[in-house]
Amino acid sequence: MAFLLYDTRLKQQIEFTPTKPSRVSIYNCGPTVYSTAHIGNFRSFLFADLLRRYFEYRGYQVTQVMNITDVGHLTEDNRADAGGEDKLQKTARELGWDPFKVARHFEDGFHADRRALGVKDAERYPRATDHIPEMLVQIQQLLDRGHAYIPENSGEVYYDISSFPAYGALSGKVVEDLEAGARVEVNQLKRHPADFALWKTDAGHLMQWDPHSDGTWSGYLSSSGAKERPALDPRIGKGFPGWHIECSAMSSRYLGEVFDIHTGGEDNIFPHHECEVAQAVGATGAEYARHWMHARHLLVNGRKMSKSEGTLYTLADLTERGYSPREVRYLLLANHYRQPMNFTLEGLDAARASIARLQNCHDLLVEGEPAPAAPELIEEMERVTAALEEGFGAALDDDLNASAALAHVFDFVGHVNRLKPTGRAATRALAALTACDAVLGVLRAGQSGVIAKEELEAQVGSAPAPAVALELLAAGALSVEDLKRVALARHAARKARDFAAADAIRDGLKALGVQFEDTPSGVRYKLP
RNA sequence: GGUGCGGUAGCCAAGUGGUUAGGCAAUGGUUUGCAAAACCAUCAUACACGGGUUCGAAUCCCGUCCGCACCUCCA
Repeated sequence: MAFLLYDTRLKQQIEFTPTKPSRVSIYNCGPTVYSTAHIGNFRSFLFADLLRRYFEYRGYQVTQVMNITDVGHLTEDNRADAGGEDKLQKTARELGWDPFKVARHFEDGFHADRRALGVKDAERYPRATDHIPEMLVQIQQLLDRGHAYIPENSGEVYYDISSFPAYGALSGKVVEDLEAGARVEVNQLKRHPADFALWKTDAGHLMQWDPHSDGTWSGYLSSSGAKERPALDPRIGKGFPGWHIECSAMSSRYLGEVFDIHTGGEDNIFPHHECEVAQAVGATGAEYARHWMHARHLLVNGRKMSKSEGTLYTLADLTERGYSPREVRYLLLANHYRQPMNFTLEGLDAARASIARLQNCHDLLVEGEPAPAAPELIEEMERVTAALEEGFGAALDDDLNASAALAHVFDFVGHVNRLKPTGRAATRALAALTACDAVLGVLRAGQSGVIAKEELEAQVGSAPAPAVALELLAAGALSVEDLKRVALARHAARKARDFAAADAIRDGLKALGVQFEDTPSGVRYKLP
């Protein structure tokens, strides 16, 4: 089954064919580490994670690179506009920190949140500040090939968009229209208002590199592995890279001049990705990213996220409200990445209930009776399981239709709950569900179990008194042994029809987040 | 102003010409000492509004209203 993806550039779904069989190379636009990432950022990163996991599900070997932007994000003209300083520098000033400290701090925070959300590790997370030489090399290539110019005595380098007729092809923008829309003061150094900076100078900037010093180039290896340092135009001054050059330089470095898929948020389409294409194709003549995929922004409470309305949630904001990262993951993942999604706290509540239904089905399969299933049950489960595998895969093949994929999973869950498979049928069903969760990443193992009725019956004579069980609960942390003693105490109380004591024990467990369910085969516990 | 995307039952959300998407919530029932989980049933002949095309429209066309995005830092 082929993967149909919506390509931003072609504005249509196309059938994906990898450059190399069974291998796929992906570049994701990553975070600018000047503040804590919010759920809007994470929608985009979860989309990238879904794409990665989908390819792995389909048996591809994935090479994924996500950049960490830690320098160079500023507005159009930082000298004319007081609010237009580098975002890193602005935070550094506000916190009284070194900008590199700011970058590492928020980069660490990004990775912590990302892991909490179950976003798998990419192969690389290159930082812009670690790749200044690569950027300078590409800037020099652009100068050599007539795509860039250095305004007299400026030390700066600008991209000459008139030299690249395809500029605008990705985003569908027309250069003449851009000029009319420009609101900011036109930088007099530029030949055309829409030309953009590759290298900037600013004496006030705290992060600067001298292109001609040995320090800047220490440790640099060219793509051929040589230590050679290319001849650089001496007019390029001490400064810092422009906003877009890092991505074209780093993607080429780690994925090659041509790679399969480039992703980002929809706001990246223009100007960021448009400029990347101009840079990469201008520098090498190669095609660059073969496909572009962009996630739509999310809304909160039906409106654009807003700091003043308190809807610019970070993951920490939500965990403080009692929501778990996997609930956030589920909600952000359960919508089609290319549809606008509306994020609400009510949605998180619904996500919690949905996950519980999936988790419960999963756990019941894990705990399933070993008794062999009847042939007709095996046959029926085989049919249902095959339908899941077929439907789930087909939904994802269709431009990562996660909502449709989930519908197939829930159909399957309904069948499993009705059929109650055991033995081989259960094993087969569990394997299929687990395979789906390799993509979804919302289930957990080992958080539930059954204390068998036989075991409780056998030891009921030596059961602790209810008060002893309550003491154990009051002490907090419970081992599995503790849990068994508590279950035994409650079992004895129930048997003696002392339901008040039994319920007190259950309430005490609930306070610790542990749930007890009485089933015909014994006590089922669910850990928090 | 230009360009693009979207508005689907109480909520979230698939579906792009003809057969119940799915989840959550709510209500009733089965089960349970009571719960929980699960199952059954109802809410649901829903598709922003007004026209049009068609044997047939949530789906195509025209218009209107609303939301979002890019054009300007943003995932």
